[in-house]
Amino acid sequence: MNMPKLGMEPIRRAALIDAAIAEIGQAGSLGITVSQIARRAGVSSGLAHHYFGNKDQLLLAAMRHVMADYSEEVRKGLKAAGTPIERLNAIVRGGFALSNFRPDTISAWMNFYVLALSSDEARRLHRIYSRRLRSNLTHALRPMAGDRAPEIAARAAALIDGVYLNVGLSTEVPNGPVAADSVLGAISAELGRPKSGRQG
Amino acid sequence: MNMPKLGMEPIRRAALIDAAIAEIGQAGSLGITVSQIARRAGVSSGLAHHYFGNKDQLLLAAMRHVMADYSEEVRKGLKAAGTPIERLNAIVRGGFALSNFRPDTISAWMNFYVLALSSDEARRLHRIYSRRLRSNLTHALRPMAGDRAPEIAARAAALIDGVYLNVGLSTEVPNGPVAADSVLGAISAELGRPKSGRQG
DNA sequence: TTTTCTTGATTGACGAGTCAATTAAAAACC
DNA sequence: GGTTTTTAATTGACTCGTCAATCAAGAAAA
Repeated sequence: MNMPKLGMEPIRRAALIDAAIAEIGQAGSLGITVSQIARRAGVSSGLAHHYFGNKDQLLLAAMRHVMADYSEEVRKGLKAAGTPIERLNAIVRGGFALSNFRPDTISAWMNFYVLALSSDEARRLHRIYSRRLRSNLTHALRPMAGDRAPEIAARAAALIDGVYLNVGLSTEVPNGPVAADSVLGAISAELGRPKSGRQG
Repeated sequence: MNMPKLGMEPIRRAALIDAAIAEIGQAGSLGITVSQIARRAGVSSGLAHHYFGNKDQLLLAAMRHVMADYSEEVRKGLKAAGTPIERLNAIVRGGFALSNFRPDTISAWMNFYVLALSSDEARRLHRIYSRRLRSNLTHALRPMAGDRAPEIAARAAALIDGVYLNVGLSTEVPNGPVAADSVLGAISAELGRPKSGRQG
């Protein structure tokens, strides 16, 4: 039944993190048990503790993973972007890319937001995400918006979070491109007339 | 020590609801105990169960109360509003009025959003809030935005939620008027040039 | 034989909800 | 006006389940 192969640690860690995200998404809260997560990952609860120490660490690892996926998506898009407008598109569309825009992932994000209210480490992680998003947006907007870039970037960041929230709470199937267009439309309105919304 | 007066029910209910909101705000999560809430309200845990049946009902009552406060604030502003622009101002500023914009209240809102992911009744309540906000905004925007009113209203609603989120997670002292101006600024940008942001 | 991986039983704490008992106001009765 | 009964308010101890975390032990690789 049990087959101890070597080098299982990274595999188990990844499986447990994925399972945690899925469980949070399904339950809609962090009030899930380590045993549930472990069962979904196909291991015992003891093993989860063995690798992560405690429940909080496992949850935080899941949060880091979700953030890493998001960052990766944005970085990928940014690398291929030349003009400021393309950079803007990359940032917004990256956030609404399929991988970060499934119901499970959105629910996980929402729960992590709230976790940041009570956990220092979660707050730290959220800060990193929040700062980077704003910084990316500000840079991309600078050539078009000048001094107004930080202000518009802050608003755009809030709008992204808000759209996330609404999609997470809606029963409709999430549609990333539509959501991204909505945000991009709002930004282009702030910039004055010049339309920037193109579909890629 | 104990002094059974008659007609205590409404007083106790209100005290327990206030205590629940304060505890949620302080803990930053719904993982608080009925005993904690009861203690803060100055009664025993048994009494909380006596009046509310169970923890969920108490939490939902707190959610309803928070929503009622918000609705009241908006209704008050709307009553005094004549022009569409005044209506818009009232809706946005009402949401960011002092009573709904204290750290405790914001935390409670955030937790209730997430609760709506797992509780049918909470989802129902959130829906009501969400629909009303969008409907109010759409009506106010109709004369200025015509067909685009629903679209702009949806975006504005998402932005309001996003700003709430950011303020809730920030360590800075919440500043309602500034937040409201930010949202109103974004709306007026969507409407084209005509500036609408006035301070009241 | 040492290390890595793994389990499942166990422990210990904690918390929601119940319940019997107590107090005092109010109402009913004489 | 006084006595009895009912009803509202209130407590805190108790039950019962749950769950995070620990631990001893086993099974396979190295």
